[in-house]
Amino acid sequence: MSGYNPEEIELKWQQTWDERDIFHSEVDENRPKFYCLEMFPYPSGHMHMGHVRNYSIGDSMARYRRLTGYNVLYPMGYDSFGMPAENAAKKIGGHPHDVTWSNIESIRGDLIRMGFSYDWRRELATSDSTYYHWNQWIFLKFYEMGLVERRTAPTNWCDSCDTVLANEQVKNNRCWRCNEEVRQKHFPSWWLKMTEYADELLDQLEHIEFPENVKVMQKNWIGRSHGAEINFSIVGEDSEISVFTTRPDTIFGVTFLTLAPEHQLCEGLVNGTEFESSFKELADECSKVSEFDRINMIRDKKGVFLGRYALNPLTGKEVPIYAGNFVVASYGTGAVMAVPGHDQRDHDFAKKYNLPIKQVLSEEEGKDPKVTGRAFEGLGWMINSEKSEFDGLYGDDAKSAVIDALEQIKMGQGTVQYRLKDWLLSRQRFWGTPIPIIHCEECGQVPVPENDLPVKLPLDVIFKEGQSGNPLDSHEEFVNTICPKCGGWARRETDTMDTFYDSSWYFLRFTDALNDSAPFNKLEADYWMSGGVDLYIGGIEHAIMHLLYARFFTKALRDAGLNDVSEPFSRLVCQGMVNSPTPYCIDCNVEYHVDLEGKKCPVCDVILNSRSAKMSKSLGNTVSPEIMIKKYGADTVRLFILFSANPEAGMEWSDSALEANHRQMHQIFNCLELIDSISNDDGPMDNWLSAKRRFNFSKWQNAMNDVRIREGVMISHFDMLSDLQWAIRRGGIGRKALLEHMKNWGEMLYPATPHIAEEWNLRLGEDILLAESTINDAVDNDDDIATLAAESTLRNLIDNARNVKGLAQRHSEDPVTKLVIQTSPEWKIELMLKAIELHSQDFDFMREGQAFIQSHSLFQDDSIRGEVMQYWRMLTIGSKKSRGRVFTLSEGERILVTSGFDEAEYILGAAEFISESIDIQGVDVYAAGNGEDVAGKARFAVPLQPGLAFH
RNA sequence: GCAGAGGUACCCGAGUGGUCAAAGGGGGCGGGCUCAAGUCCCGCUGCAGAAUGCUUCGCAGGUUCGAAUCCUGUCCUCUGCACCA
Repeated sequence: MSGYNPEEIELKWQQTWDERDIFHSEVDENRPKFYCLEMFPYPSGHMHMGHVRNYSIGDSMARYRRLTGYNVLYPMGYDSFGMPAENAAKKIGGHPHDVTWSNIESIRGDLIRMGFSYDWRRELATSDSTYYHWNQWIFLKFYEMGLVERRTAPTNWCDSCDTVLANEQVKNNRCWRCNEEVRQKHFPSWWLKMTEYADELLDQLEHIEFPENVKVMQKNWIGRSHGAEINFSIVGEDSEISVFTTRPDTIFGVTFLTLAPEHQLCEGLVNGTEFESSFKELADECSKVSEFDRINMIRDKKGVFLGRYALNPLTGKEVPIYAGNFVVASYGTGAVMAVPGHDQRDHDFAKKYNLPIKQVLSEEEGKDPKVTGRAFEGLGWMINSEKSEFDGLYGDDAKSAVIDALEQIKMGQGTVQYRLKDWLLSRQRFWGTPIPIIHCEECGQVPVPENDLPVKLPLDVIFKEGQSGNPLDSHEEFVNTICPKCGGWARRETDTMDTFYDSSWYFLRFTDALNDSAPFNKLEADYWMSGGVDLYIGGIEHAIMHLLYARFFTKALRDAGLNDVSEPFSRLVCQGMVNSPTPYCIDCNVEYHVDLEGKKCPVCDVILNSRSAKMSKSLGNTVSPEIMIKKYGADTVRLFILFSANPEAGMEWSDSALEANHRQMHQIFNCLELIDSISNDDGPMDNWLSAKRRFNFSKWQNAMNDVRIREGVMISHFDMLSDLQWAIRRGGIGRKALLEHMKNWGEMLYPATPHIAEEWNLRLGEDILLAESTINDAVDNDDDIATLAAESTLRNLIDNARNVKGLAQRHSEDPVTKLVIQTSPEWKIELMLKAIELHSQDFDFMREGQAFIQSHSLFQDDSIRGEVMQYWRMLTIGSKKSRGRVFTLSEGERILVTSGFDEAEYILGAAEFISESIDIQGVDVYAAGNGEDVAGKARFAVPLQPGLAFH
């Protein structure tokens, strides 16, 4: 038999699977479906370790589900629109289309080499017009539904990417992709009205299986806050100032109003007054700072009095109106009712400008508020209300009482405010889906007729280094067109769509990827998507952007009548990062490129330490999957990835661990040689091995069902091997038991390391592929528990004996050669049985145990009375640190004791093995009392824990 | 500042009231097989010790007969949100 040659068997089985179309899946109402999906890659060249991890998890689950009888949809595609390809094209003077396709070729090759079991017929690339055709079709659908809007508004502009960004794509005022600072720009742009789905997006979060942190992030992002809009009329004017607040319960504490300097009323209020110049100064200053900095950076709160007063609608009292630099125009109404007693910002402001501070909430019911010099921002009991009916109300009751009162006099109403904004869709770049709209001077915006779709990107565009702007703008053939309505000359829209649009529905397209007359067929989509994608695996970096857009899309498409599902993903698993050792300076808290490994910190000259950091090109701590596969084979890489950590946890790359896993693969493979060398006769360990196999199999299934892949792999790739080795060493097994073990084992090896498993299966003489097999759920035999318990008792005995032997040797002048094992005397077994019986009846040993034992017949025997008492305590009460033995018996141990297990005989049967294991010449076994009490160890002998003596 | 996830032996990592000195892996150490290398096998890896005792799961308290596990406080790490009214 030849040794383990991963490359040979991996390529062979990949070819076999492919030739037989095994992973093609079709709708089948008679089988439960399982839709397993991974976030598809942006094709930037070759596959990296993050991909390998993501897809190894997915593939093992897809294979596992097929094996357990599910109809599995497991597709793959490429998120292939986007700027990197466009930038690369500029660099080399090519076209992004060519750059993209050559990248797709290489990543596809890598995926195939890993043996991922995709239904390749469904492969798609979003930059292909057969895909973006339907982007455009859906856009027009949304347009019809009124979900699309073109409007001019402030947008986030990234200079380096030469385009606008959606709100979700700005992190800390920087572009999510290139980290360049963004600035505000006014632009006519296309928006998708995601806010119409804000409530549903938020409320449905409760019902889907997303990791808690993702839910929290989405919740924060949507940011629904309940509050009130309250109108303050301006003294001497007809107009009102409307403020938004989440704390209407503090209305009686309002001592001034603050407007954002951009607020439209400001100018009118100060115009031609003495306050005009100071206001202008503040407004100028604010206009120079971005909103982000306004919110984040300003520690110094500044304001100017606008010279006018407003009336508190509930008290009728006059409060001064200020403009303040810390109020932003884009949130709420751009105006704030200032309550310095209960808002720290207002408190600071009031102190600076000597404005009154009034406390209207008390921390404790019925008491006066504390004076602390700070604002009390928590919920409290209303006090000092100028209308006494409010005093004493708390929290939500207080808020709604105020809102009710305001609504009655029509000076305000309860409102809901969201942080979520509409989705800014248009991008001023080439490599994306053209927005299918035509601008006609006569007819305005005209949608491209459905029959004229797709609006294709021209291929005859030349990209050059240093070029800026969108080349579509100057592509005459593309731009110039005829208005579909009036037939006159018109211009095409040249903005393209945000690429997140593409990935917002690709999971639906996968259900019917070859459809050329619609985005997808409703029946197919509803079948595969019912209950959502069953397992969606990807990185946490998309927690807000992609996952929120996709959820919005699914709901909008549902309302367009395209599908019945509302939530795209039922269970989301965010795989952890792949880290690797990186030079690190503790003092400077900086990670350095691996070139500096073992060298000194360039800043502080201290020798660099090492710590683990996310694999990244800039640190140079990446590991190439290609090289690893070449060296060890795909199965080893998969095993390493899956065994290093459970999917959600971060994992550390380790060359030595990878090598160790490779050795493990060899060991597993070498077990095949046993088939030829093991005897046909039954072996003494046959029963135990079968019992252990069933036990493992059931644990493995539980782990895999719950995507605890690491635990599953530990059983399938480690425990199964060491159990087999134990059985052989311990006494041997027969061929029949071996083959049973191996067959089941092959099934368990399959999801994580499918190639070796198929080879295994073949060499076992099975004529059906594992890829085409299904397995039954694990079933335990009734006496398995006892079989396993007896053996583990023996294992404990040996471990114990080995330990004690060392100690004994130190106490002995001559080498110890003999082990005497005294098993429990009959009376201790009798007492344990009694204790077990009483325990099952909820007997109270603490209270009644003493009396019980004292009236027991054994207690009347003077010679053992002390020992009986002591043993009974140990059995039923235990020591300070451990509970009574009767409480800690495992199920198996309990069965052994109650079924009259003959311990001495069992140990005697293993005497030779014990001698060999601990390197001793002879073993005597007898029940305490039936022979010499060597070294007085009889008194330690209790059921399942015999006394051991060496001499 | 707020929110979420964490802190377990040399390292990674399981463990969520007693069967826990704490699975499994890596690394290290010892032994076996072998001419050798290892795609091999076995054992040890908190301290002391004839089976027990002691110390130990970030730190300090508390609840309990009993705490890695529950509670309170505290420190640190990571992630997200951030003067959001």
